[in-house]
Amino acid sequence: MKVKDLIEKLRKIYGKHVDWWPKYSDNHTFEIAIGAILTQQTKWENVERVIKKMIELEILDPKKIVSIEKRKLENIIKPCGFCSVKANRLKDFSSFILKNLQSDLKKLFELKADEARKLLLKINGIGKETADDILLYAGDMKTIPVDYYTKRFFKRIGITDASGYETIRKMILDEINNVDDLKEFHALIVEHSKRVCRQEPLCEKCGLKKFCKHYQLNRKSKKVYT
DNA sequence: AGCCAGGCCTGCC
DNA sequence: GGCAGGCATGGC
Repeated sequence: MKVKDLIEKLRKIYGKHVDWWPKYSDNHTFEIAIGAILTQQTKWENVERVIKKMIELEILDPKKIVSIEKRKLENIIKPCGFCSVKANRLKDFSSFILKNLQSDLKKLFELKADEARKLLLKINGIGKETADDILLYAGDMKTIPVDYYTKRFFKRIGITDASGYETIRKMILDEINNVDDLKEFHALIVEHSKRVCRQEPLCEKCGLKKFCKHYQLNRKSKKVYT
C-alpha cells in the first residue's frame, strides 16, 4: 500500500476534506496558530468557543496576548483545559512574534521550512505536532503533523512498525508534494480515526493484541479498527 | 462515574 | 532516547 493511494481511499469513504481547519476571523494566520496551541489534548469544540470569545474581545492579536493579564487570559481559555500552562504558551508564542517577526507571524513563512520549524520548536509549549500544524495550515508550508492517530493508522494498516515521528513524517513527504494534499491527508486521517476504536482489540482466542481473523468474528462493536 | 480529547515539558531510568 | 506523571475542563 502506497501512502499516496491512501488519500484516494479515504476520500472515497469520507469525502473531500478541503478547508478542513476552521477559520473564524480575518486574521487566519495567527488564529490558526493559536488554535493549534489550544487544541493540544483538547476537543475542537472547546477551542472553537474560546477562539470566538477571543474575537469578540478583540484580543486575537499577539500584542494583546502579551499585554493581557495572565489571570484574565486563563479565564478566557478555561474551556480548553490546562489553562495555566496554555496561557503561558500563548504568551510565549506571542512574544516570540513581537521580538523576532516584527509582530507579524507571516514573516515566519518567508523562511525556509526547516528554519521556520526549528524556530517554532524552540518556543516553550510548541512541540513537533503543533509546529507542523502551524507551518502547514497557517503557513502553507510543506510538512505534516504526525499525531497519535497517524501513528496508529500507519501501524494498523501495516505501512510501518516505526512509530518515530520523523520517520513517518518523511515517509509521507517523500510521496506527497502538494500542500493541499498534505492538509487533506491529515484531515482525513483525523476524521477517520475519530470513527474507529481507540483500543486495538484483544482477541479472545489467540490473545493477539492486533486485528486478527478471530476478532472479525467476535467483535460486537460496529466500529472498525483501521 | 469514568474515560477521553487533533500535546508538551520535566524528571527519572 | 524512551516513558510515566502532571497539567484541567467539558462531553458522553
